[in-house]
Amino acid sequence: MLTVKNIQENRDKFIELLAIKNFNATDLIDQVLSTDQLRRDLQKQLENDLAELNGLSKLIGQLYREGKTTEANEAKTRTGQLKDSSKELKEKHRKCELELKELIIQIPNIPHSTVPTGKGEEDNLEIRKGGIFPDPELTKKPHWELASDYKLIDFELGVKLTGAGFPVYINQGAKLQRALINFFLDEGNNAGYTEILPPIVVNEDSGFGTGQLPDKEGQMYHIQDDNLYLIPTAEVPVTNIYRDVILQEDQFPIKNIAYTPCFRREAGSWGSHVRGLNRLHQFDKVEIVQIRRPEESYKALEEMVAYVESLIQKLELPYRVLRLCGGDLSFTSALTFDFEVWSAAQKRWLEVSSVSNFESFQANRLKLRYKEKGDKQSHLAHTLNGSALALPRIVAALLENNQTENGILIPKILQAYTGFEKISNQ
RNA sequence: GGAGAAAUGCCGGAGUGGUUGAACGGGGCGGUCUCGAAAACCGUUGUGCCUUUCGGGGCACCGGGGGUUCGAAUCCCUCUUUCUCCGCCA
Repeated sequence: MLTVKNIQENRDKFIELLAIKNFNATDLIDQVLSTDQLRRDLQKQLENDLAELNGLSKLIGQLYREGKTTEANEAKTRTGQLKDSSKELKEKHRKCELELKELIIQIPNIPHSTVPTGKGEEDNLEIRKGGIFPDPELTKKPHWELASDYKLIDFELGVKLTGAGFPVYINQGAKLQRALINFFLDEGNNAGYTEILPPIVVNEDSGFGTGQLPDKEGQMYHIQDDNLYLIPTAEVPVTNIYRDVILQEDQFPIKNIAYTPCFRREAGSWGSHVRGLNRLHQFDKVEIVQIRRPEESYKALEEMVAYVESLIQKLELPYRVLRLCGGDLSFTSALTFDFEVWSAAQKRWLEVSSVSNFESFQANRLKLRYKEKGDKQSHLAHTLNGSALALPRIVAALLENNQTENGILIPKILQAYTGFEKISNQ
């Protein structure tokens, strides 16, 4: 969601940039501008009425005190008229504001000028590749077979307890989850992120603030009785900490890290690509969130990309970094880098992290602002976030890429966390 | 879950129908004094929107929403949250 002022000042530029997202914004933007003009006209009329009404009310009070009842009552006939007209104007104004808001929230975030054009994921730009790719002859079993061979994950048991997409992790499989979570959190702490353990159920305002609502309504689990949502990512509660907040300059930079389970309905997904750990309804993820001054946000994005890359390198996984094209960029993002790890047995890339700068898009919905010292006016801050990292596909790649004849090797850095160097059937 | 009390500015806390956007105290900021600091004293200190001849002018906001009234922080309804007591409980 953008501010009208921004849209007004940058109409042509925004239309041009939104075309990168394959979004034709001309009509919508012109509607926004005309609706805003109407809104301002209505507000002018309304405030004139209210100003007169306020003045008369003061006068009436004075007249009563002076005992001039007749004059007071005369004035009341005028206030009666004003009340009627202002009531009508207020209603029109309210409707107009609502309409304006509904128009504005249909406009996706303006993409950054470096976003490549493209239709879908096939047009994403690979900017880097790293790590050592395993010998395909030695890494043939997909992770769901390994998970079953070594009794790490029971997918059928999850179906019994809940349904498809809710796996049960067992023994070394469970320990591996816990090890990864702790590893990711420790790394984040070392990199200056403050650890947060937020609620995993949020209200409607929070869903709106980060842009999941109303756009992705159907992707979240909704608890009808209490009108609450299961979070699809820690981004939602952690970013909403700063909803309706005016930050002081000495609070920057804000860097938070949080582990949470994540819940996604993934309505409409099916097929072999979602097998095993590839796509789940419940999964674990560690998320990093930053809140920055606008002039620093792209530097922060770079820093976050480097940080996520370092995690994957420490896990010794082959990976690549993509700059998402306009067609694959989310509604809310201005610039996103995706990280994918190579899944040896499936012979495909698996997305394990998405690092984005939302610029002021979320901040505008959240009313997240900051004030410089001696500054009279507040400004919208920039929000960024990234997975660091999502567990299931990391586990899939670890299992597949590190399989040997007599067990699955645990990367060195993780051994201190797991307490074992190898997964095997003792 | 039951009974009662409360929600005011950065914080504490007044204010029960008419110059109250809000007393008073604290904190912050600026200044005087000082070599410097403290103390003291003086000044200043919310957000959003509309408008402007850029000096200003106007509107809204005292937990949220609605109502009564010429006029509401103040009265009424409703929701939410917090506190106290009782019950239950990881």
